[in-house]
Amino acid sequence: MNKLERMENDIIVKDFKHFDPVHTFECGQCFRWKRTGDNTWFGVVKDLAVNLEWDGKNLIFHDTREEDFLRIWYPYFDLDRDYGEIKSRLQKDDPVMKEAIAFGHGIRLLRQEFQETVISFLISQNNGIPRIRKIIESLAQHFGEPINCGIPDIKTFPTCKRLAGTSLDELKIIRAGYRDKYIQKAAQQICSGEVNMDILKNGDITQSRAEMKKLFGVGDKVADCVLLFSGIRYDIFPVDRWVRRVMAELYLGHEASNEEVNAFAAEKFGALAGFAQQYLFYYAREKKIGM
DNA sequence: CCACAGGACGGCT
DNA sequence: AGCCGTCCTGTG
Repeated sequence: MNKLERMENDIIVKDFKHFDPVHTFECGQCFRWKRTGDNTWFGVVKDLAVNLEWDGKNLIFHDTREEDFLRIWYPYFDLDRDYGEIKSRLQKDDPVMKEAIAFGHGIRLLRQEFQETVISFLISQNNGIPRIRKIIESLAQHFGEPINCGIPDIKTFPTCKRLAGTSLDELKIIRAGYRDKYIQKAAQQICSGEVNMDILKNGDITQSRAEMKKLFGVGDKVADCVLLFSGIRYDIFPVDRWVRRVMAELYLGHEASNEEVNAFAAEKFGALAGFAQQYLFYYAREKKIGM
């Protein structure tokens, strides 16, 4: 575990390795972090909002109580995982991965709230990141609960209970388009307990995916993103256009189906497939590989 | 006007 | 099992 230090109302993670907010917040896993300055970021997680400061070495959580740090931020930032170990295993005998890791060395997989991740990635389909962020912000503004953090109009991500009781007509306001019926129905399904969390965690990948795909609007891609980005399982390799491109160009040497890419990743990266996917995805997108 | 964006559904073969 | 038209909205 990293060294923690308290400074007045702040909590500082000292000499924090394997982290860079640019990498972690812009690798496509989350949508609610906003850069507020050269070294500062603002984010909302569960019922908390925080101003973060990153000086290149230390991560400062401003105005944060220790109990909130332990309850929310410690798990969220995946602080008890040894990324050094993961990186060295992934890049052993793999020059491609070595370069991708050097490029996105500050990526960590955030452990995000399950319901929020489902709704967020339903919204993500057929959409670019700026619009996803806009819709999610609107969703929070209209249906979330206010957070008492000194800044006006900061809202929680709405619960599925709230969304389940929202009419399609009301949902139109967020301009999610045809996805609003997915949001409503999936929220209702989650509330009625249709998804067995034990299968998501402990089934094999196929069972786990099938369980996710009970939710209306969830296909392979969204299923995999939710499983990985809410910290349910890490042996999962979400495949989208970018990942297909980077795998074709850097590993396979030919265009491949999603199934082929998944099979290759499972064989090559195994239990660490999710981490591999994030390094490769970020590398591919920032370097515009295959474009 | 059209193509397409970090997909999925539903109906068809 | 695989293919394909369709779906909202915004941007180029």
